[in-house]
Amino acid sequence: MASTLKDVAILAGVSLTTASHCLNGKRANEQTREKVLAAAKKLKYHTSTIGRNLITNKSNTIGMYVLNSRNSRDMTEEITYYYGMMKGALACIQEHDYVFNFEVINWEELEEKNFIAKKVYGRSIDGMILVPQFMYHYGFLNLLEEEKFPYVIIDPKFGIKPENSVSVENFKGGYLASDYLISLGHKQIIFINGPENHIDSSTREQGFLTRLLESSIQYDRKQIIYSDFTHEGGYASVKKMLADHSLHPTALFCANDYMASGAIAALMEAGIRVPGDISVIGYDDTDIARCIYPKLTTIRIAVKDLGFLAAERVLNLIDNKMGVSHHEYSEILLAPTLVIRDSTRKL
Amino acid sequence: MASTLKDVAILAGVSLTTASHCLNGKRANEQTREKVLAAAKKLKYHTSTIGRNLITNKSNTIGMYVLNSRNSRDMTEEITYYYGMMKGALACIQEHDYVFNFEVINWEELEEKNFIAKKVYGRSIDGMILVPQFMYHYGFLNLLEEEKFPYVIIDPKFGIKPENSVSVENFKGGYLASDYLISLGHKQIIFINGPENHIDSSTREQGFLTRLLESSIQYDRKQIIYSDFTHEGGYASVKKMLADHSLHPTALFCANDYMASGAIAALMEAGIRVPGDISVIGYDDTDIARCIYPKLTTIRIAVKDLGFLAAERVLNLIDNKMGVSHHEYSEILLAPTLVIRDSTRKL
DNA sequence: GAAACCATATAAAACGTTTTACTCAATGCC
DNA sequence: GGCATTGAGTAAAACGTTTTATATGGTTTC
Repeated sequence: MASTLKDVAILAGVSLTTASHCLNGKRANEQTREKVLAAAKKLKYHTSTIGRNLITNKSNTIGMYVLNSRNSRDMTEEITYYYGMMKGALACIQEHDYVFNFEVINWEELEEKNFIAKKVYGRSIDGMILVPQFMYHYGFLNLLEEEKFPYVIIDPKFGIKPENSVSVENFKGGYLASDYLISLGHKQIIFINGPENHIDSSTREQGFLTRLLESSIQYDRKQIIYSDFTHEGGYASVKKMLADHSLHPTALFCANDYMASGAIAALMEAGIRVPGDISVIGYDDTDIARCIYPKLTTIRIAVKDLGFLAAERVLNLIDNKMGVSHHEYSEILLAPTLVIRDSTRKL
Repeated sequence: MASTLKDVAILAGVSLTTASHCLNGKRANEQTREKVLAAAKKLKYHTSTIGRNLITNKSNTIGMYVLNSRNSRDMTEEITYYYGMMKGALACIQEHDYVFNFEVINWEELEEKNFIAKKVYGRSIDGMILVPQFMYHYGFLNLLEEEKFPYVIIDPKFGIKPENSVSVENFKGGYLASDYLISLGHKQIIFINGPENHIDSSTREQGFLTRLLESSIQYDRKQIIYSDFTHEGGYASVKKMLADHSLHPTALFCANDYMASGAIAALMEAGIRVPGDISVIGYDDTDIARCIYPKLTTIRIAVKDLGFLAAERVLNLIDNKMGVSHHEYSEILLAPTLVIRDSTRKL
């Protein structure tokens, strides 16, 4: 049976209050403090988080929730991306002596199970980081706003207040990719994108197209192939592309590294050399990019920073709510960077 | 301000006790129940987990802790493996309406910060799943045993009680790999293993060697190259191997997929065809295996099942401790399986 | 018609902390 | 020496639940 503060107080021969003060570094005589500390050690006393949480009305816990869709099959593709983000958030949270509650949950269950309401009203977390994947409705935002609950959503969608948004400039990522390909002399570029309703797909596409327009490069809608962010999807897209003899691409831009790996596999199978015949550029800079041959040129997203900054922002929001300190907010927008490796070459 | 049970009771015009009973499906008149439920809905009442936890002396939370080493650099290689395990555990935990506390922590901090003691005595979790990576000392096990704290450790190490162990038959994995290579006619096999003190390395090695011995294949210690589970490590190992002209391998067994991907890159660079000249087999069946070209033959570990079973076991241990029910235990040992793809061929 | 039982409802205790308000003695100041 | 100030300590209230023991009124049983 774990010992309580009362046990410590009795053993040390002081009151509960004094014991509490000594352990929390509040006012106390040096002698009594030692007595109390000795007693605590002897009894292996550790503060009950539950008891403390109740009285302080804080759980010292941050929740991070990745929002899946039940319909979308279990994509291992999400792994690298979200694990990195999680580790970033975790690092920040541990630094601040908070506890981490990580979960992956379906949109459907989110509503059925009243997930958000339970977390908010159940007082089991002090703030939350939301990581949506698809552009569903954000009904739960009303609840969070109404309750002034500290939250951050990793999504640059219009309508989210800057203080609650931490995200990546997907526009810039798309822009960077096409800029680099154009600088290498490519004009015939196929864009293998993610699903049309995916959160990141459309903005990457806009950035990509904008840069093409700037160089007055003709671009046909059918040069964009919508896929599903998987290796197999990338593979199939290239097969489809090769079957269409009206297309003569010299470069491929894939909206993530998994699809790029699939694309490369399909090209190799068809005897097309990368980057000899066709250059390929990926997106995300996950492990895949380093591990395939040739090593993939890609757009890096600092997912770990993304997670870290999101956690930091949530902690700030909590501080502000508690009146501990006052932080000013602006929107956090991470710029992606170009990582040049071996899968692209000058025309 | 979130409403409390008291608010609900007042609005419904009943006592605190009655309100509690109604909400928890205990004895109650149907009319009063409706009144209470209506009041709860109107006030958006949700039970305070903290209040409940305090009185029930349960947190309904399971912790899962991946044990890193500060000395080992931040290996992204851990990602796929542990994220999968985590998702398995999470699935089981959510099914049972528990909360999930996931953290990655260094051995060093584990001791410095009294991590385990805080979790145990702080009563913030009801049970824990430990995922060590290296064979350090398991000093904390004493504490867990002494306090009869429900835990599971994902490690088949000798000395851990069967009820607390969930793990993979690494011996069998190594055995399977060499068995398959031998069946293809290979005799000259280089084994690129993980670090010597890594938890999984030595058992895989034993399995691998055992099978060779069964076929009376001569094996020299220098045919084992110890590396670090990274892509770069695998790459460097092959460079080293190629520099040693006394070696004439026809096959390579790599202790994980990352090293296999590095090995393949080095072979390709040297103009050696895979599997034409040298067959390569990996381990883990992570995303990498499917994404590289040629697709990697590998040993699959059902990491998700591993996590799920570990969580299930912890929940059982908690049940038993609480006297809710009685489960019998035996050691859980998952068998790895061989996944044949395109990186191996008959000699 | 008393005794026993039941369904329903409640008051009060309990969980382990922190914090507020208060006491008491010692010190410093004029 | 009187008065304010400080330091060290404590009792009691508070947080939001669940649970135990008890009360009330109504119904059944003999």
